[in-house]
Amino acid sequence: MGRHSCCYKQKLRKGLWSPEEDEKLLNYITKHGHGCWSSVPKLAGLQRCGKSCRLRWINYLRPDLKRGAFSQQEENLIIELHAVLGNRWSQIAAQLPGRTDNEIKNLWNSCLKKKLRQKGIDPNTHKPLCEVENDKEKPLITNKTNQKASVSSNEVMNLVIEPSKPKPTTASISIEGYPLEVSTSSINRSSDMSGYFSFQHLNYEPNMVISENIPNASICFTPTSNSSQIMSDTNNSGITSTMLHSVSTSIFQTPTNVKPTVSISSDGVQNWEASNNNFSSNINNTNNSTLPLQEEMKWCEYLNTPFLMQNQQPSQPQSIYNEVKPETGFITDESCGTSWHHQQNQQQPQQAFQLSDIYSKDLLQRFSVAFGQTL
DNA sequence: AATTCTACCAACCGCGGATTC
DNA sequence: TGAATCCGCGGTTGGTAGAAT
Repeated sequence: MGRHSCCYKQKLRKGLWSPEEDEKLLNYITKHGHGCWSSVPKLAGLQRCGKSCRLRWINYLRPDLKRGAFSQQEENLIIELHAVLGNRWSQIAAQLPGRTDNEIKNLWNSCLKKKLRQKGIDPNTHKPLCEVENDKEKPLITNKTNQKASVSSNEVMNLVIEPSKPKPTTASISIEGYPLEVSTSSINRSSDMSGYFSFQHLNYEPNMVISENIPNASICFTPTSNSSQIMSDTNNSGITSTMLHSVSTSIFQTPTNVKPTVSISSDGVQNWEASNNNFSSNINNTNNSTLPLQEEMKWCEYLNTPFLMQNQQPSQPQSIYNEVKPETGFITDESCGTSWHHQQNQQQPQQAFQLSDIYSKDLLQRFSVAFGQTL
């Protein structure tokens, strides 16, 4: 692999940029565009390497940059995205217009990590700190985002097969007694898609319909009110925009006689369960077989969901992480114990859901389960 | 007032994928 | 086909300002 020849040239300036240098670079790129970065410094009359010019432009001179402090909403979004994407700063930055990856990275390292620790949350795993120590034996299927909130929190939860554990041949997902058995053959997908499947539990009515034979849409729970609706996958995201729109007003409703409990089993062994204000992992799998690490999802598709749409502003900014109760270690939100916040379209008594992120009022409840490529 | 500590942030460095020759 | 180059990314470093001692 070649190296930047400019990196080794002598007599090139390094360090902080002077206003004169900024002006030269800004003028040049404004007039001519950057083109090939390696030729920019020469053409702009700068004693810098192209790499340095590019960095200066991207992180400082670009006209579309948003200056100033991060808002609370931006910070919340970064935390949420980091829980899903990890240190993929460029992908995180792509969801925050006007912010650079470098800026976000600096904010994370200097500020957000500390804030999370103060709230009792491990910034690396996004788990409560008290659980991290006890997490020696990981479950076969884990919540990718480690958001151990209630099942009805509207966070995107990505459940992934632990690479170090044996892959299951079957998986079962049940929502309060409505099981969905999924064999690996039915969820096997093209190799580039890593074989994940996803489902939405939009409400928990008895005649919930499960649609399986949808090209590229995997397995979806559809709301009773639209039970005959068959979704097509127009953008390979697994969910159509039409679908998202049509259910957006009813996703927070559930009959009082249905408890929002989701459990996931593989090969007949329940290993993940989440209910109203609780979460438990029942797996005790000590098999030493290994699986290669896989890409759990196509992130570009994942990021197409409304979860990250910039125009979905929460009505009231609040922390996406609720306080951790020291005695339990679970993330809880006592404000949602018995009453339902969403007043529109409320036609019957509602089972309370836990709201634990700022997007709760706007988002579908979406879960996805990721399986290895080699299913 | 001087020194040390801390937080913040701009910039550098090295790696690796993609592209070009 | 393989080397050279471009480009972008994430980790790290170093400078600076303000707070604390």
